[in-house]
Amino acid sequence: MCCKKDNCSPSSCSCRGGKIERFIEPCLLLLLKKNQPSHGYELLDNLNAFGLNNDPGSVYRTLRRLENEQMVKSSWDTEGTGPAKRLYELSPEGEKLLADWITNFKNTRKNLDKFIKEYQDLEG
Amino acid sequence: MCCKKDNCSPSSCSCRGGKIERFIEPCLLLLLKKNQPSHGYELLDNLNAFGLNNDPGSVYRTLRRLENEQMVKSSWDTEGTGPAKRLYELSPEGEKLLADWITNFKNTRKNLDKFIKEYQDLEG
DNA sequence: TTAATATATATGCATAATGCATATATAGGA
DNA sequence: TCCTATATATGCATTATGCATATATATTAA
Repeated sequence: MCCKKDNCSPSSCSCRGGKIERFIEPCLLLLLKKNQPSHGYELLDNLNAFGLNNDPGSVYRTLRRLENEQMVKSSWDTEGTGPAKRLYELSPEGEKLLADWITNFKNTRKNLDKFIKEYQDLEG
Repeated sequence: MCCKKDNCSPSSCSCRGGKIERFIEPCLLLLLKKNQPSHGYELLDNLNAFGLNNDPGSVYRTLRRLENEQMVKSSWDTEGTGPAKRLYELSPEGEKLLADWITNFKNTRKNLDKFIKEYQDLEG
């Protein structure tokens, strides 16, 4: 479900519905857990799989915030071709944070199931 | 999972994780579908079942916005005891909006399942 | 050689959502 | 008369989001 800019008002557009707050955070954490170390530009590509926009700004800002909160740590990779990459890896706190997200997601899924079921019971 | 104000920073607190954006909107729509007409104060009570905060401000503001968007319509009930109630009912557009939320929720649930599974596959 | 493109990181800005506090008014009960 | 419950509403600070833009490096095509 996608958003044509014209007929999409932020208040009623169904394309906005169902999104999970700050979803980019657990996605980045999981991607790092799967493949460490990694850098922003690479992570950006892999975020597509989670249905997130291709927004470099959000990725880099979130990674910097997570580092500020000691959930990840970074180092510069000046080797290889092209501009330098900032390599990220998970900290133990970051692992814990991801685990908390999973716990919350299981709960969210339960609530979604309940919500959908209540609706379907009405519709018959 | 809940929020003790002291140790809860908005950026890392796990109690914030897993919430669905603008979730109050479909909750109000579903509550109205189940019981029409209804008013803000009554809806406020019933929102507890969906795990939402007891925040009158959010409820009244959301209802006014939904009316502005023609998703619900209201009328004053000056009968009975106490202050007047603003009674809300769903419009056809509101019914449609709720149906769209449900569609999106089914998709969200699928994505959540996938995310959780990917995590668990890593953990073994 | 120069121009365009891909890679890589970063900031700025406007809008919207959220949580919390507060204001206002009506009616019933102690 | 004062407190409480009912009922609606606004104000404010912080945060999230999407989009645009800036900057720099290296490769490729003209």
